Amino acid sequence: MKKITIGEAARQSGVKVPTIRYYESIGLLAEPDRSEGNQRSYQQSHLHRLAFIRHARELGFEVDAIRTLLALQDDPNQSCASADAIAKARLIEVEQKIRSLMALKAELEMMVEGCGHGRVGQCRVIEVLADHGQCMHLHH
Amino acid sequence: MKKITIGEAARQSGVKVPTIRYYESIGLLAEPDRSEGNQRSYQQSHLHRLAFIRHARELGFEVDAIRTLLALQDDPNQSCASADAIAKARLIEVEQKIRSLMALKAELEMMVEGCGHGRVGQCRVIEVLADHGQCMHLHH
DNA sequence: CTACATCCTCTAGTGGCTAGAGCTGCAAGA
DNA sequence: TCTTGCAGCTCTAGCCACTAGAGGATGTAG
Repeated sequence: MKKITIGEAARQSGVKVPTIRYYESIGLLAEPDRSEGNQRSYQQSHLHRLAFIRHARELGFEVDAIRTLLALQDDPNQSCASADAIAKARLIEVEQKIRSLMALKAELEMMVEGCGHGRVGQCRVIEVLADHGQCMHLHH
Repeated sequence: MKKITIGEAARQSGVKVPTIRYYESIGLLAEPDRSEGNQRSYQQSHLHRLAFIRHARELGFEVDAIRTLLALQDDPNQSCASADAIAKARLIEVEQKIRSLMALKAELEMMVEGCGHGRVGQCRVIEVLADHGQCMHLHH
């Protein structure tokens, strides 16, 4: 079992070196053993953890949610109701965000299409920004 | 012309009092006159500015972009090419974000649907998080 | 043995606010 | 006129999830 340096862990997990140290500092990743020269030496389990964390972050889960999810993973006999609730909450967030971005997209498209590429005085982009009444009130 | 306090400006613009002061501190909103007692006293032009800024922030423009847009607004004879470019860049960002969130949504839905509401050991939510290979590779 | 990549800790910065402490100003009611 | 109490003021620090950089130690290949 050869030792895994932090750089190697970063390469294998896709999480950057300073980010790994950051995760350790906030208690998301367990402290690894150290070499004689005080360098971190990871084990396979750390790599699994890092993969889990990375995937969860990519899905937009907050660090606190990930902490809970990790705790759940460590105890397979627990009910998965909490995990389910966290994922559902995140799903609702994502759905809301999508709706809101679609509205933004529509508004931005109108601005861009309306731009006659002339002077700012007639520019629809500036105009719409200046006067909210001209936009569609879809969300804000 | 009665004086507009910062609180009144906040009420009329929908931008919170500390946020207005913050915008002043970063040079996004011009410093208003002060009363004898050193209190900010705004004019109509400040309210227009605030409305513009607020709308632009709601559309997700960054403060630096807004700075540029405001400068353009102040000079109606300039070409609106920059405004157009900023809006287009933002539109592309929004479109990418939407695509990415749709992929997340799909993945989250699979996780949530697969959850049998039993023990964590069989929970699809935890399982998928732990093993990225199980998800759809749509984006990350 | 030397060069050089990688590692270490520590502090500070990012963006766009938000919260709080501890003060002063001001208008309305008693 | 006095008091009450909200509103304003400045300044510092905190939020999230990192990221950047200084300044030094370690580890490895030639």
